[in-house]
Amino acid sequence: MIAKINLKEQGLTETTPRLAVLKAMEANQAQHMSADDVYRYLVERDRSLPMSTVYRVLAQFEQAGIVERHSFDAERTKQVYELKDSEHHDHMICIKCRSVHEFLDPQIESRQIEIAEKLGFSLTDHSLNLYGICAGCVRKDAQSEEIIKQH
Amino acid sequence: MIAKINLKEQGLTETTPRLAVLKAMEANQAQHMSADDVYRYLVERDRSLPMSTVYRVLAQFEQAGIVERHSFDAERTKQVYELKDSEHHDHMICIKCRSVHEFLDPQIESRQIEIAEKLGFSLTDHSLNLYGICAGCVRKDAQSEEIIKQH
DNA sequence: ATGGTATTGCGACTCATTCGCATTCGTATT
DNA sequence: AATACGAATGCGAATGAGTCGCAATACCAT
Repeated sequence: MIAKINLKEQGLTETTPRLAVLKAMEANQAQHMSADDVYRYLVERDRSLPMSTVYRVLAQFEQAGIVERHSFDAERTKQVYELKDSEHHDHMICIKCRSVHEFLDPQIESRQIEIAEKLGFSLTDHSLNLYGICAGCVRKDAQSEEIIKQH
Repeated sequence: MIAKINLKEQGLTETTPRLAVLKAMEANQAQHMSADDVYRYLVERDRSLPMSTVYRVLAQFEQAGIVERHSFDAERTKQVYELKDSEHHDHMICIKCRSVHEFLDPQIESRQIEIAEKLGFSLTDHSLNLYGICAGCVRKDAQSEEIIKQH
């Protein structure tokens, strides 16, 4: 669970569009939302904002440290946003169903720091994405093969 | 060094555009090239190809496993290509000078596999990018701070 | 309530990348 | 060497995510 976010505390004045986007993000904490997802979510609820404002507000949120921006899709490059919860994590993306699982591995985290140090890099950020087929889809795949065999 | 690539062996007929792009990539092995880099490289050498063909050929190469596509730039989303050498590696990108350093860490690699297994994922791919300031730029930064202090 | 600044709405724009389609090229076959 | 046919290319137009300029509007301190 994420602590209730207060825009003013983050240095942002409370405006209708910002509150609307924040609400959209809070209502979809489980998902990583694209600007378009936010847009459509708001349209459906008669809180419609122009796309440009959605983008702008998301950028403001990112600056303010309220959301984090990622780009999972290996092919087409689309940005998605998620509310920044306290702890950092990496992502594992199912290339079949597009689901995203989060994980954190202390060992990998510390190795990254070691590697950066060894190369004289001053690390500011990193992104680790694992792509594959999730347990659910693997099962489905196995089933369909089963069915094919039976025929 | 990368073994000489033979298009036919990769299942691609040898056409002028494909050979030109391949040559461009081979001449710039040290760098990760965008489609535009390839385009400009060829224009400069009177082997000019339309952008659409550059893109198409790079996509064909990717399919054939000749090149690998990445997207480093955290902000603007631009794709770059590199000839696929035998061993996989990850990337460390300097956010100041945009230089890219490659590295491989067996420990991280194996942890990734373990994590995937634990979560029931069938891993097909991964991308790990570290962002930071490279040794050279750190030095430069330190110097300019030095100068500011002196004034 | 008012004023001045920060923010928004709108539409036009950018820029990487893709697509459709007529033309041309590569190659296997005569 | 000429032919034939599918594969690949050149061209320009289209796409689509994301950005920008600017006039209109909304915040908020007074």
